[in-house]
Amino acid sequence: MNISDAAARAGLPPKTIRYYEDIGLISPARRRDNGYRDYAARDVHILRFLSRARGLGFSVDDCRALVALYADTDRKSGDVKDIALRRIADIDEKIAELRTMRATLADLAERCHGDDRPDCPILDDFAEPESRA
Amino acid sequence: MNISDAAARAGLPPKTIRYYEDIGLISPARRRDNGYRDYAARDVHILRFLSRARGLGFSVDDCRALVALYADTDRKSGDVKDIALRRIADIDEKIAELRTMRATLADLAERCHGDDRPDCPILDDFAEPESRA
DNA sequence: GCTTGACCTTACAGTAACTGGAAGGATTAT
DNA sequence: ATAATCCTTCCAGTTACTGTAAGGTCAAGC
Repeated sequence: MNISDAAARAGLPPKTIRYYEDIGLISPARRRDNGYRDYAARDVHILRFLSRARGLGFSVDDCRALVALYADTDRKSGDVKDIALRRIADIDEKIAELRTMRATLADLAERCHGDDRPDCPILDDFAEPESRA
Repeated sequence: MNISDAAARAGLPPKTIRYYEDIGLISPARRRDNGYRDYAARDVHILRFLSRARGLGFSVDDCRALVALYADTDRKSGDVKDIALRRIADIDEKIAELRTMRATLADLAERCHGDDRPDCPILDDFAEPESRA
């Protein structure tokens, strides 16, 4: 099957598939006589795997490791779990950071009239941040 | 004052200050006879402003607008508030996305033994995602 | 006066993970 | 036959820096 069929089935743009091939995340596709890439069901399967993992926010490097573990029938599930737990920790960190930003901004926005007058607690804060957690 | 003093006071790396100058986010610094950039208190003030705004996650383009509004004594505080509210909406979207990922991963991780055996619900899910919210 | 180390300068490359676009060949539909 | 749609490769652009190299400047110590 052509790349755009594979792409549609995997839920990835064709460009992304070529990119994954370029960086060695997937092995080079078989080629037809006309030079077109040709994908089989198992290729699409791996692409879906990658689409899912990337969709859960794993880095391409994590995906490399995950694909390798997927292919290794002697893997230890602990190795997979470690990667997942690290990802969860990353997410928690990011959420905490975003929540802090949000709280600060919500506070400032609430104190800003938001009308045609120039006085603005938001800009005042940016200019001289008052100590705030 | 030299760039690294200004950087220390603004809470930004010197490289970032030069970069901001390169992209026109700040106006080119005055130069001393030896070619070194020379910063005054008001320059540091703007740099601190930018450091704060970037720390709250505003894009460099938003910062451009915010600095312009800061400089414009005829600004409407509503324009500032609009930018802040858009940023809050972005944050909310991102948090929601991260929470969805986290829930999925936490569920999978919990169901994974995480030992030396190869069977792993995480990889199983990546291979054939079961429908899940 | 000289050296050493810490600063400063510019310019270019690299990061993450794609995405867009150009130039050109292949296939399919009309 | 031709037009539309696919495919190919390659290069550039995105965000916001960060690293590194090559070289000039300055302040301190001997």
